[in-house]
Amino acid sequence: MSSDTRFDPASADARWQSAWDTAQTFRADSNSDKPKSYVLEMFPYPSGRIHIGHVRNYTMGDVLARYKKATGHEVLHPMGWDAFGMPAENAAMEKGVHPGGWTRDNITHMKAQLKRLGFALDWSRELATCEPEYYGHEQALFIDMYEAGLVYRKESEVNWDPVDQTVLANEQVIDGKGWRSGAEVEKRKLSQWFLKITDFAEDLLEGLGRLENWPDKVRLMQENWIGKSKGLEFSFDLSNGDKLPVYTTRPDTIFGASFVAVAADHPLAQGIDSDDARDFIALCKKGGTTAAELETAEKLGFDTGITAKHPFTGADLPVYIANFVLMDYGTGAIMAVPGHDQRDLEFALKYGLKVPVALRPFGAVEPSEEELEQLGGSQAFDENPWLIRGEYDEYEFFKITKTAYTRSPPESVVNSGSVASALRAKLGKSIAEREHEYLGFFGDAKILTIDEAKRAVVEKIEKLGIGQGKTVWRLRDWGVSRQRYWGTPIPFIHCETCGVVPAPKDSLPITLPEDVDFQTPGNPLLRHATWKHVDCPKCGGKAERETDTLDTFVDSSWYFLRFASQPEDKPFDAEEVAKWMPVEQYIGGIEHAILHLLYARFWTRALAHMGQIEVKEPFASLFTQGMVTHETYSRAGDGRPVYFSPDEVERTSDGATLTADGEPVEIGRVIKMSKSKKNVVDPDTIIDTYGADAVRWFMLSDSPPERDLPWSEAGIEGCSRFVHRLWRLFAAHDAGAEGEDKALLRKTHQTVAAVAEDIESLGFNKAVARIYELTGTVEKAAPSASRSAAIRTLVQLVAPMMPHLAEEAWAALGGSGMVADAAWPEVDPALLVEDEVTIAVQHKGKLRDTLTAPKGASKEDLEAMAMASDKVQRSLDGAEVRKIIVVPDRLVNIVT
RNA sequence: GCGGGUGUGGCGGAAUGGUAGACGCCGGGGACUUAAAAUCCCCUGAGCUUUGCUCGUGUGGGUUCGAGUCCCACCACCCGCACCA
Repeated sequence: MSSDTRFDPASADARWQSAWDTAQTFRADSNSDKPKSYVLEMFPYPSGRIHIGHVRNYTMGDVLARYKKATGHEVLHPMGWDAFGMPAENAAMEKGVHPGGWTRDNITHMKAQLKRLGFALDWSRELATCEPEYYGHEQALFIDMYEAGLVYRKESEVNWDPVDQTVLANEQVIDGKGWRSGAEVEKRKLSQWFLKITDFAEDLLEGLGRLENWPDKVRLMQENWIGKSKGLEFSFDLSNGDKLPVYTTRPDTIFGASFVAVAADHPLAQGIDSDDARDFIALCKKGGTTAAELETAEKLGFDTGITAKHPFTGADLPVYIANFVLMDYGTGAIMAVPGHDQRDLEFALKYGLKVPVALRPFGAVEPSEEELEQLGGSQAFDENPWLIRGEYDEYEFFKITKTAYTRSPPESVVNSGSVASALRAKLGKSIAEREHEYLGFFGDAKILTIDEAKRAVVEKIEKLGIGQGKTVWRLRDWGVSRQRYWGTPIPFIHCETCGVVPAPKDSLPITLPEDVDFQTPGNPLLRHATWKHVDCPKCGGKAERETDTLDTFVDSSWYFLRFASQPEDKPFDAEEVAKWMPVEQYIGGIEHAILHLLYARFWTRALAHMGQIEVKEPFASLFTQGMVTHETYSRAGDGRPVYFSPDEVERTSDGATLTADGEPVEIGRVIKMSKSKKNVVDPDTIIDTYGADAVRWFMLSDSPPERDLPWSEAGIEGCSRFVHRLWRLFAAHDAGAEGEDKALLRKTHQTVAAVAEDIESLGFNKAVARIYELTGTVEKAAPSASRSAAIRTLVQLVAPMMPHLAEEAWAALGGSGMVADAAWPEVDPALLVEDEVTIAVQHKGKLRDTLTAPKGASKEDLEAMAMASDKVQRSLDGAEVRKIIVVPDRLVNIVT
């Protein structure tokens, strides 16, 4: 190997990529008797170009896949395309192209981009969800689920854009207007398809507890999304003779109910025959749904004049229509307890309703005049003001009154912050477990915990026969209908005589018609001349196809099964699936923490429920990687700043200038790459400049993989330098060198063990640091057999990260076959331990000296060595030694 | 509002309760060169009265021989959810 040849990424990358292709190096063999490892990254949407986030995601998976292969696993590492979806239709409308052509062109381009990065993918299993070979099987699965009772149709409200003649997702409605047309969005009721994910709510929730290798954050997000809450449903007797069921999670506060409120959509509200009521309901519907609007939305109500009888006190409570009550949670009606619920309180204050207090923490006392004064006086609490003193501090006072009196609360209240945790610490009890004094409900002030009181109230209601304890879920069934062309056609037929009939399985796939145009608004399937007209499979009469297509989240809910096996005649082969599933390591962005991951978990469970597969959880381990970020460059413009892309800008040590005019630009915060801020870098350009290995190395360096990675020109330059530095080191390999360098041998073995550990725990940044360290050590070492061995080992260590460089070096160094097929270097456990250790010597807890001692030296020896140190003696300065702590092989601490 | 996370040099970040700042980037100095690029070597937390000493991991306490790490309180920032009764 000649040391004057520079490593040339452009030629090496292409050469080895084609060598892997030819040798089918990364083809997964399900019949192999090696242990199986399924490594999967979330497949991309073929938007047109790979972005740097994909590069980071797939590089991580690739390192793991290559490492697994080296450690004796049969690895399945596939890639595909989540190819249905809106952008293709948008492109069709804007550019007059066909969504299919657009998508397939994008796939071709992006596949070439991925290939340039040298990913160890089994391309023989490539799939695209927009092809009938994929979505036809999805249609079959959908029919199976229909037959298993997991699919149903229901009238449901959608956002309808009257100009584009289409249904909009919530995110596409901006300020009540369609994002594309700008037309006022209407609410329409359409009959839509739903999947019964709620049947699995309990199981999906419970399963989270066993997903130990999922980030806690994701598990929590799913838990909140599923939103299990236990409470009470009971009915009020109304003054008009009807009964009104309400739901509450705080039955213990029932004694504090002072009014009843129903949603604007509630039948009771709809049934009121008055113009004022209708006006009010219309007003409620107009309100925006964005977070900011809700934040500031005023509580509004309409008094129906109806009253509800309190089941215990017999009091007549006014019934309001209220804008803050949701129809689709619980029963759409609530008992309002302003003394213990902030929203109810705001409402009560606005409409002058009573604020009875049902409970107070045991030990509470009424505030003095002076204290009330201090808090800005009391109106709402005239009836039942109180304050907690002593060990409870101001906690409950703060809690109950924070809305009414935030103008000048005492400092202790302002600074109390996490009062709940403070209390827990003080009392050793959670809020629910604390004792409360129930005011009146149980006759004389009775002291119970919240849980006890809840149980007592539920029991009483059940005894009265007007309600029962009930669990309510936030999770809704999954609406999968999309009134769009570019998706999987829902395989059903509407027949006037037979109703809704599934398409016969042998008629699948029901393919999308190609001859469609997007110049007319609306779903092309609806107005297609022939496609939708079919004979009813049951009676043979005239019938029409369903023109809705499936939500694209359906496509991504089972693609991992199709990767594991790809029979032509069925969605998957259960035996093959059993060999590979579950996915050992799934890697993707946090943005899929809820929907995609929950739907995939549901779909897998549903298939298991139907007996089609064994596995219930699709992803054994989940890793959510951070984003790639970049600083922004801008200048003040008219109103809005003008942004410049990194390649328009010259970065200097103390600032940045625009290349075009040499004038400075402002360097902004390091944020997620986005087109609008122009802080993007194009993978193709950087691969052209630096080669795939440098780009891959950058993706793994520095930032821990779960955190954001700031892209920088200097950073990629550094990576590129290292690629060439390694090459020079590899070129300096001397096969004939002799002699042993024990220290270097040790370092080599230690590094192999550490890098393995780091890769297995996905701590790539640490593995990278280890490799730098070993590289530095080897460079400095004198020629020896050990050094040559270290160089060969280094080639293997970097092989998962810089596969092209590694292959090139492996070949040059005379390695047999390809390094991609080589086994991970063996570690000699005896070489992992040092025979000499550095001992820290502390006095008064501070480091005074370090000394070198043989490993395993006795406490007495270490103590003696420490005391013999000049530096230690100087620090001691004759003080009396009271105690000496010796931690073997680590440190000596002298206490005076 | 509820839930979660994170705070360590100029920057990205290391550190089973045991030598804080590994490794990389930036920066400084030097070597090689006619020169540049490339490469190599050295320095690089702050301060000081510089063989060395003091301070230093968001702030204030605590436990410990010893705390970035454990406990308590606080502050700041980031993320998710959100009129879910």
